[in-house]
Amino acid sequence: MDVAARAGVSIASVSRHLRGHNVRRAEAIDQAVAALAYRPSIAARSLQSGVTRTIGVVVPDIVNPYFAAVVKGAELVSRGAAYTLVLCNTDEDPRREAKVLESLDGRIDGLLLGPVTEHSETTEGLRQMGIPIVLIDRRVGTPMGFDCVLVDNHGGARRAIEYLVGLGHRRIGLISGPLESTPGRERHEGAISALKDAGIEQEPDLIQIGDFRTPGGYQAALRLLALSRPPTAIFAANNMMTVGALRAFHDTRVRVPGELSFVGFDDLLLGDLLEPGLTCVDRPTEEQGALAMRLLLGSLDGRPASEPRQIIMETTLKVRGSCGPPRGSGVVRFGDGDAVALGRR
Amino acid sequence: MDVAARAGVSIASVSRHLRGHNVRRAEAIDQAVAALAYRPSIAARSLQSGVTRTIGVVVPDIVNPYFAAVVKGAELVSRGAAYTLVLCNTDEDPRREAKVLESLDGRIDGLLLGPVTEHSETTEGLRQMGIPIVLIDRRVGTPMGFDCVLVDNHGGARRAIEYLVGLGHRRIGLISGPLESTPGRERHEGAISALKDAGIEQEPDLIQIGDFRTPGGYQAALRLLALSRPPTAIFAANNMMTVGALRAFHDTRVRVPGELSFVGFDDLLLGDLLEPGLTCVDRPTEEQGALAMRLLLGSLDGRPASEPRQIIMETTLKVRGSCGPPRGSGVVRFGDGDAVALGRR
DNA sequence: TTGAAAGCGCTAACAT
DNA sequence: ATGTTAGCGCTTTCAA
Repeated sequence: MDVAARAGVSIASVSRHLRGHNVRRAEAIDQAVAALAYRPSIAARSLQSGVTRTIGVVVPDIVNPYFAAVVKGAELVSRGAAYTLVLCNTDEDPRREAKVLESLDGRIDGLLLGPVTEHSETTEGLRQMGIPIVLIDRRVGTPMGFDCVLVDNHGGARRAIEYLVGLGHRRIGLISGPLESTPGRERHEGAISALKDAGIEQEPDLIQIGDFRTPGGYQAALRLLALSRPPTAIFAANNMMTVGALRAFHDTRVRVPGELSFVGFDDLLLGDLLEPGLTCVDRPTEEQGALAMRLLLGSLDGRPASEPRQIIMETTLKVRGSCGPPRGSGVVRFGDGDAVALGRR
Repeated sequence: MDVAARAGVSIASVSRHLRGHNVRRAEAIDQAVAALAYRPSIAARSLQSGVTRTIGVVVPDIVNPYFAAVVKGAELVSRGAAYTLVLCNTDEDPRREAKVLESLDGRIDGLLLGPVTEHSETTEGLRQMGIPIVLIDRRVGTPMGFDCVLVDNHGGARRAIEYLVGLGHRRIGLISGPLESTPGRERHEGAISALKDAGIEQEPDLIQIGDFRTPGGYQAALRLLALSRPPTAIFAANNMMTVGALRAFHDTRVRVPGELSFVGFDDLLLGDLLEPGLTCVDRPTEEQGALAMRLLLGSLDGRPASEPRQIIMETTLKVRGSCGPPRGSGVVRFGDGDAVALGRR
């Protein structure tokens, strides 16, 4: 270590000074450090200490504004703590996820993960990493296996369906996400159970399983619209599929909410500026990421929690203009929000 | 190294086998590796080799869909190469940027950077990192200092203004970005020069400098609309400020394009679904990230290029419905796109 | 091909 | 408070 020589001390003293211990020739060391633009080697430090002061953040889709917001929230919280964040994208692909996690193994001290599926294959791998892990948005493995921050998917989807039913809809098309994923499954189940409670027997044709991506949502919406008896309302289980569905409505010139009502899960950046405004199930985003990071930092710097914590955040139904009574229901809309029943003819 | 003992060979042989050299007891080693779930230590390897096989990706705003797309493009390209990506966010804040770069120093072999400002203070710091660097979207330091991937900001802004002028606008409000940033400055200059070429002397009131963020765009639009003689058209220099401006139009109930025409720089996820559709200067996004990453990987794995390369990608004006002739210009719109001159009264 | 051994840069225990 | 030294886990000479 050249710095030591230049400051006229041993390398141990330099190390000590840099770590904050009291040292006699502190100034000389500082000078030498400055003169030589010395930077401690992360690798050597990490090899010696066994820690990396790095946190992995792995999400299924970085272009999805929801995950972008989650990442931002997490990042904001991590600012204070002296950790570097490593962000990775799995593209909603389980194999990608496996690869990414493998490449991260050994590089990170903690992991914030939005798992692609609930399949438990990964679970063992996750445990083997031997580091604190907080799951975001999606569970994995057995219930309560890891800390996780979720939202009330079931309740959110239920509320959306109940709202549509309340408006008079009976034929409600579902654009669900992959049933192997937590939000896909829970939102689907929430919707189905709300339908059942309303005494509606859901036709299989009205159920479309998408992939949480925009093209999938587009195709699913098209299939729904092409039915011999198309739905009077559609619920899409996430934001990207909502974009696809809206685009399908646009391309097929379906009037919303005149001919078709629509509710999405997750708000969009311009959801309020669309005409009509997007009615959707809204949920905290940055807050979810922030909370997850706080949990992780807790297990990282303090002692790990005795048992996995599970946090479920609430959703709210944000009513804007994309829903109305079903066409031909004998209920007609006047103006922008008032619905007046005229009675059946 | 336990693996060596279990396979009955020396640690050197294990290392050799893992690195692909020919070894006699290869199978035994493989077995031992599998049995012990052995993973080479990144830190030790990095300490020994001096490389990290990690690439830093630093962007000013990860929630900005433009940068999200750039990151995605870069990530896609990096898949094949055995590099881990470290993504960091600087929040359009020069101090944050300095911190982030410092924390990355020593951890990465290459850097993809979207600089916050053009100030050259950072330039020296960047050089001192001693690693290949590719700049995205923004320059820094002296021209041609680093490899960079840009778009034709000047030309894009110019085309937007020319389009508005062609429609008959003379009072065009500008919502520009920070003039210290490359896109902020270049787009501003492009707009101003187009105005000048059209023989329009731009009033200072009609120039609002924003910060590339949504709230800034909102405020700027409000100020423009509050002018005693408000503009008949507005050009916003990026996507986030466009969102803010659109929201301002919505809140103040300004009819677009009836009372006000609007062009943005950068498309938005729902730009085509807005009513009217967003007319904007569009540019490649994922491609920019992909190209930048290819450049970086080139200097990383191959020999670095002899001199900095500068790639400037083209923009296109995407005409949708948010522009029309100025109100009171004696030009009236019929239907959805036809403009018919009636002559002045 | 193989094993022994040096050393990457740092920290921590030990001795002073 | 300070210097000496061992060793973190790996790769890579150097001999054999």
